[in-house]
Amino acid sequence: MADPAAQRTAPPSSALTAGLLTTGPLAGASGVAVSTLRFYERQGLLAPEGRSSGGYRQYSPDAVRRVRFIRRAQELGFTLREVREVLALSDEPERIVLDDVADQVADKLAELDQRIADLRGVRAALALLVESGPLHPTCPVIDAIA
Amino acid sequence: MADPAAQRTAPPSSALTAGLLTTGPLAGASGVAVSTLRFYERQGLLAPEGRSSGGYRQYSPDAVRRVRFIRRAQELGFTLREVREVLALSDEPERIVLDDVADQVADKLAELDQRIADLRGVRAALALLVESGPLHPTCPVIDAIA
DNA sequence: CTTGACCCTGCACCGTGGTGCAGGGTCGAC
DNA sequence: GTCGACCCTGCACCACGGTGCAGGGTCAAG
Repeated sequence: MADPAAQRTAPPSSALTAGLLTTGPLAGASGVAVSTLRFYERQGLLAPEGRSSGGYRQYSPDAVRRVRFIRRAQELGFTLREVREVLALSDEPERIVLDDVADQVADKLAELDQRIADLRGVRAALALLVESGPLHPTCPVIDAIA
Repeated sequence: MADPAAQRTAPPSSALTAGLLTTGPLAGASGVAVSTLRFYERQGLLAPEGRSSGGYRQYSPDAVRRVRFIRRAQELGFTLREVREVLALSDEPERIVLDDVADQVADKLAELDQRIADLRGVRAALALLVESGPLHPTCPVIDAIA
């Protein structure tokens, strides 16, 4: 699979020493495993700028922000599929059909409102449980969730 | 596997016609698939009251509430493992060691606060996006999540 | 030009939360 | 006693979000 006949005689300013990152450094800087970066690539979430002559992935430093964004969005409850869609839009802003997006965003907004309200309900029940102390006869948590 | 020698000569008020439910009706009433009920049983979330002489699962009508509770808790972001723990406590309230529970609940409370705050941040960004209309130069959603 | 750290591909595997199917038994109505 | 609807078990499979490994190639320092 390798190509040892590549321009190894070229300038020593190897692509690997430029401002670009290979998988290891990117993984370290963004807090994920190397295998996860490759997984994200397979999922269409993250692509290297290019490859070195030997096939090493080369990422721009911006990739660190991108990976962190992915993780953050996941923590907030978005699926990788959703993250991919958002990133695709941000990658090609000229293709955004704004009315479509606005509709989708409005839906997501309603969904978020619902989730926030639900969580607040649970939160209130938990708080009540803590404050009311031991041996509270019924379980407000169960009631709140149900 | 069956036991045809069971008390088939017993009263015709078959257990299946009593106030109990078999899988199908329970699934219908609680909005999940029969296979999901069996899955929940394997996971220790839901057990039938007993079995008919022919091996049919028999659930009390309360099981409907229990299954709905499971689904609701999942929607709110709890894992089945967490749901199982809560249900186990509510099933045997006498075994609750309240100080332990209070600690766990306090942790969960902090977690919920964080999630609520995060979601509100995203919500605000989305709202800004919708209000600011098309062609907003930068993407507040990306910024808010990142 | 060798060495050791790093990277490549492909494939198998994991936990979570289910879903579907084959092959067979049970139920009550008729 | 026979029928169709329903239920049983066990096992395989699915999507999601990764993780780990074998077998091999690349990199730059020395």
